Amino acid sequence: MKKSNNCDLRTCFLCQQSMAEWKPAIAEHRQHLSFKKNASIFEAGTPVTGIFFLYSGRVKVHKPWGDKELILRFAQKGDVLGHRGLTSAEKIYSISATAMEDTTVCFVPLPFFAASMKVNPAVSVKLMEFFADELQEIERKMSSLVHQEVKGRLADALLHLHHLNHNQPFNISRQDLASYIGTTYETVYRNLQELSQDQLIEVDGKNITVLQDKKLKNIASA
Amino acid sequence: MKKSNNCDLRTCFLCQQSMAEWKPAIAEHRQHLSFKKNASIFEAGTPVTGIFFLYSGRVKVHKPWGDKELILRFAQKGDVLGHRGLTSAEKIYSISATAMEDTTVCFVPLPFFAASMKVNPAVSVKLMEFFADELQEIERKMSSLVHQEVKGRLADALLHLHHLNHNQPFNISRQDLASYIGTTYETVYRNLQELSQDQLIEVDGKNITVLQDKKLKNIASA
DNA sequence: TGTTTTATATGATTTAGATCATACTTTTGT
DNA sequence: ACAAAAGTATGATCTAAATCATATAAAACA
Repeated sequence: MKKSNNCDLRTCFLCQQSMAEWKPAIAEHRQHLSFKKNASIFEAGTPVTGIFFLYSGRVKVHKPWGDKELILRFAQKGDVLGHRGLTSAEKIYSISATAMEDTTVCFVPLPFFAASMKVNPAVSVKLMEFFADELQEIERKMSSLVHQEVKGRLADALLHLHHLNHNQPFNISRQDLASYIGTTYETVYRNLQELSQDQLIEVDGKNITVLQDKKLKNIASA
Repeated sequence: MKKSNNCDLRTCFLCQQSMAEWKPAIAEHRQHLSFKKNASIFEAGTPVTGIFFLYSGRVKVHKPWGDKELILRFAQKGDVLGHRGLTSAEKIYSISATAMEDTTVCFVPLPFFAASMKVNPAVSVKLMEFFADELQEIERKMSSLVHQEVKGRLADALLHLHHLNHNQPFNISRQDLASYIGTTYETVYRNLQELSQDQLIEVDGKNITVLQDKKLKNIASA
């Protein structure tokens, strides 16, 4: 059992922003959960139960629309999930989170998290900062979605994933890529092929390596 | 001089969430500002100076992209502007705000607002709730932008403006409408014409009246 | 381990909506 | 009050990307 994959009461922002005296309470209330690949962590339309701190694995945060979906962001080690539901009046998730690979999380139930915010004002300040960052990022993404054509959006997405994975090759389905940039998988396939032919990336099955980030950046901001 | 258009120290969330003892300090630091139609309230890329509470007029919050722009939201009486810059590390606006008509605001400088948050934790909690709401709204909008075709997005936007204006006729340029739903003004024009021919709306110059919100809603979620 | 399901590859066809072009009309600045 | 600028109306043309169609490969499952 790898301890490093679990909550050490020091890593998550809840633990970091809480007073030392509150830690035992956290230890008592948090739960370790794990999810298999493709398992749903929470689903849009269902009641909010708490907040999740991601310890290992990758998760997509997405919004269903009929039989399609839009992936809003990819979360990984260190990220927070489900924090959005905590403040909304209705306490119903408006988005879904699904494990893209086997995933472990630390779960903190809603009532206890609410108490933590009351006791430790720094927690809500931190949460606010998360929101502000997410808002900024999503506004950027939305603007790109509207104004760039697919190739630019794809380049953008590839660079983003490249950074998320510390410039290492990464693994993603064309389907997810399509849902992330708001297009179809056929179009993703064609554009990936183009970029690959131009030697900007290397594609090997689901593994993608960014070869020339400079040139990709040019395409992304064209 | 109409007092009702100005800060009465009771309306804005800063005043509402601050302790009574803090009010004199607010009174001392806030400034009343007014902007003419089309005047810029703040601009993307410039340093954050403070937060604005809108007392009269209408404002568009938008993100420039080259020579195009995306309107993220419309703000009116009672709304907050520029709150996003307050928390970001760089303290640079990533979006712009422009008066769509003559507008009056109450302005609170950044340092004083920061102090207000420290003194009154409720202020930061409230700010967090704003962010969460905006995030939810923008995610909804983004999803609609990606998955709906123009007619649906337009119907959506018209309904939104209809509600913002308490079901009264409203006034908006095709250009702004286009920037709001991520299309061109020619396309807006054509679709407005269609909706108008089908008697779902009435268009008289820049004034638009929603006649059949039910049917519009059908189009918007088709 | 074979079978069903899900993802991928790739070409052909269609279409919504962008772009172009041009005339007209309303605002806005001086 | 008038010129310049910005917005609107409307048709013609073009194109990126969606959709359709079908074959294949990979993964899930039972």
